[in-house]
Amino acid sequence: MNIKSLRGMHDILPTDSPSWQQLEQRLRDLLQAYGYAEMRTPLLERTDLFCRSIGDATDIVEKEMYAFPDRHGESIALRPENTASCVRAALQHGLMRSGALRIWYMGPMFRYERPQKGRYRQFHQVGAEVYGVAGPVVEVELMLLTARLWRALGIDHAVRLEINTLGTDVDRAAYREKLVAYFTEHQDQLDEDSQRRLGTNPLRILDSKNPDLQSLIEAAPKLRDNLSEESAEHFEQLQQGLKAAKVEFTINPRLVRGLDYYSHTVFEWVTDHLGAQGTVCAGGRYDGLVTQLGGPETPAVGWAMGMERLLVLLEELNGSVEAVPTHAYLVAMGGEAQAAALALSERLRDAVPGLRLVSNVAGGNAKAQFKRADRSGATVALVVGEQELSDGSFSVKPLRGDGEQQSLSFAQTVDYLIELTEKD
RNA sequence: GUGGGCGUAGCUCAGUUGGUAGAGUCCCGGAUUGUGAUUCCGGUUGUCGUGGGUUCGAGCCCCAUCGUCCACCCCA
Repeated sequence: MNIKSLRGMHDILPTDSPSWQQLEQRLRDLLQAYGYAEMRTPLLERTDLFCRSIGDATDIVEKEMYAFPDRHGESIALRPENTASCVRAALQHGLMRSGALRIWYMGPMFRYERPQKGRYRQFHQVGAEVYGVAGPVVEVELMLLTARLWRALGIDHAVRLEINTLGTDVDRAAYREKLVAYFTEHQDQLDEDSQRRLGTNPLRILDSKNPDLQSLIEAAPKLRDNLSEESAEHFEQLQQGLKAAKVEFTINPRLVRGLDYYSHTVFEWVTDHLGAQGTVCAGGRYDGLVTQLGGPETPAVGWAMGMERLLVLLEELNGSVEAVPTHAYLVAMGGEAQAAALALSERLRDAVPGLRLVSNVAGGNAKAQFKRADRSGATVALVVGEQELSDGSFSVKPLRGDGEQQSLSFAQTVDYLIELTEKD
């Protein structure tokens, strides 16, 4: 085998897909239940879309984007996230002209990073966004939705909600200046990473994991003390809303999101089960993004979830998901029966809605065919041979548990299979 | 981009101070010509990640490289 998949890009194999499909189905059902509609945008966009939205100076744009010139020399990029594309699409098609817009998306994203567990170069995110609604109520709704998801998945005991506020752009700019002044004054105590952040994203210094910096960070000016009245009020109302909705949360003053477009509320659902990749879901308000992309003043808020991280967590806590079992496997003995097998299978599928029936197509003797029937996970084997063909019957053999093989007419077999499929 | 662990059969892994590669599982066939999962018998598993070096001789030692995992960075 010479050709292998690219670094950090993984195949989702048949044995993996049941977990994915189950998670995807639950997400679709849940988002639909809250009135969110699916948006599917192209994987490729103009590179400029991401530079203008995520921020030129962020690592995502600077070092992690799959960007390259197309055949006409225009710079295009594989999407590193989906929020910018959704805003672009909503603007392009005039979707923001009709009040509140609730949308969700799900699909692959691409970032050229060093792979780790729960972090891949092609990875999958699901996200929800609401455009046109200011105020904290819709933020509470988005968090309630995710809280319901954790319960539906049975992992609510393993994740916790952290919230913070970044204030308005003006608040943040003023605070940023104070912070830069403070850390510049103590520059000699900063490590190399934080020295660099001082120029690029000083708020991130607050999030540093370096233990030597903790006391310095502890004593730094707090954003909470630098909020405008409006921002403080917004954050207060959010907390009241969460309490009223009985959503548990903690305030994490160090929680600052890496993307430039956030303002006011930011939040993360974190877990202790994924090592360094502890953030399973993260989001916040980004009221400035729509205008930044050339649209009218429009409030916006949303979250994104890493599907691979969620699946690792689910696997660890709940075990793996088994494939949906096949109901029946058709065993065809002899050339004549083999020739008739597909037509018989079609008649059964016509007569039994929802029937999962696997036909033996690879020939083989009885031993081999029954072995395949067993491996397929089928509940019963339907046997067709010379005898059955001549009188239009099936020999029906249960493969799980007790039960004798019996000879049934076509109509009886249909009834038998209907009963079997209705047990799902 | 930085630092570290690990790469042997499809999968899980063993392989002694350097002497030319094994087990379990899986798959295929038979015992049982129309009956699986159990049992017994037989059979195929391979660029020892890749390339170079040292050596009479390298899965084992050295160098490089790729992949993977962990941490940093960043983020979902």
